[in-house]
Amino acid sequence: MLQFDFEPLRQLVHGMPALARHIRETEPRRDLVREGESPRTMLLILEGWASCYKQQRDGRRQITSFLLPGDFADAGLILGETDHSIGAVNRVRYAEIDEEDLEALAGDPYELARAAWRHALVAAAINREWIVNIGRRTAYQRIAHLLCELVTRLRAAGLFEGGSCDWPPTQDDLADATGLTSVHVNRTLQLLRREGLIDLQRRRLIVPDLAALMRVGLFTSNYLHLERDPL
Amino acid sequence: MLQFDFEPLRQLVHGMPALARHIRETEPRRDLVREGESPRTMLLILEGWASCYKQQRDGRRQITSFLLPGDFADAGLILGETDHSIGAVNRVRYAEIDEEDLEALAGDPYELARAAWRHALVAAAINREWIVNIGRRTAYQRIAHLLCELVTRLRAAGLFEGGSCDWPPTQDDLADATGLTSVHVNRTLQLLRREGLIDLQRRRLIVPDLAALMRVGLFTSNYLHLERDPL
DNA sequence: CGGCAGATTGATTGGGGTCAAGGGCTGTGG
DNA sequence: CCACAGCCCTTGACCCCAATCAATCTGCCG
Repeated sequence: MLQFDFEPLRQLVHGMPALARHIRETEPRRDLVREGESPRTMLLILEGWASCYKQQRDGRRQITSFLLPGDFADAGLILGETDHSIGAVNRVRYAEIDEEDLEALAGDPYELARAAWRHALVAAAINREWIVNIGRRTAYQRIAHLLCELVTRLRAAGLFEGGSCDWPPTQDDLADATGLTSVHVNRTLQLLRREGLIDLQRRRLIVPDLAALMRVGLFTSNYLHLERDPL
Repeated sequence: MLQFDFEPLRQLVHGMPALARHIRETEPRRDLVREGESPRTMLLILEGWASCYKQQRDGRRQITSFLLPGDFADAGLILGETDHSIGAVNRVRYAEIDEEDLEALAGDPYELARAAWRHALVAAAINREWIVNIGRRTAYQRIAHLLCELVTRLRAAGLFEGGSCDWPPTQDDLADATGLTSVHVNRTLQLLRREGLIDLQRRRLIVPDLAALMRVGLFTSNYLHLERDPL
């Protein structure tokens, strides 16, 4: 999210020595931020996928969003203590940027607040769509919808080309993102394969007919609030 | 949400003739905003409950959040075209405030952006908790959790006192908010009654032991990011 | 006294969960 | 270059929570 508002910033990160100091890298499955911490920073994902998730006392995990390359994530910058964790799906390279640097990047405090306001609204819009997805759609639609969202966002970031993209998440990840079990995700993916809607193997996803997948998942991209509709 | 940042604003609304012009009132079940519109305003709920919801082509409705008296809601102010509707649960009195007036209320554009940034982050945090609620909890826990959230927010607004509050939503509303059917909501509420956790009748909710209900719903208030924990 | 929205109940069904046992890559170390 | 380990995917059998369908009941209002 915020790929567009922050696009110029992302370019800057690489060229700014002050920021380069805060670039980190984590192994797959490691946490970037843990619930209850207060990093007072924002994270910018440079490479790899991460997920925002909550884990309950009973162990059940729910992913609330995925972070893709180019995405920003608020790690308690304004609210302090985070109410969720951020975990690496695969190997992740990211920048940890404090408010001062964000202001410098955005131009001034007002521009930062303004961009961050917009960013937070888009994140909330995506959350809303997930609530609908989990609350009111069948497993088949749910997974199709999730794939559509991720593919659409990847494409906007230039990471889905020629109908295919890297696909780091495991079936367990997809289960935790859709409120299903991994067993059922497995069966549902097979169904999507059988219907010719996806080809998914070896951490690589191919979508021969995205429009068809969108129809199945009742997907429309309006809630992503992309500047230019990538269609 | 944002009851606290905007608390001084709310006071002002009543005393400001410029804003008083934009105070509206709707019948129960009527929409304040419909998906696809772009009101370029924020709504401040003064009386009654509203709900943000999405309706799919197949008719299935999902509520993504409730708006209680004192709550602000963004109606496309920044993002333009809204991706959801806002409907009145019961009779609602609200103010429709444009950006200029918001800036005047907040002090200046920077303060507004800053407050709105925080507001949007809290709204997103609540959405995340709903994703967990719907995705990973049983009907019994789910409804208990929803009741806890609403009671906690009502209490923060001074609308839950002596262990009880007005309760406008129907069982259909609760079903659409929890991803269940109204039949199952009905049965689950009866179970909660039988366990002595709630007393709910005639649009009035009594919670004899909120701590117990919170335990059942795996509820913690951290995600609401209330300034002072109302406990 | 209707009429209607919302709540309640019962009977039945089904989508997805649970449990448990394999199967297949892939990286690693001998 | 093979063997093993670990992670992930796959499959089968069975179960159960919640959906569905269909009345019926209740309170409220004109």
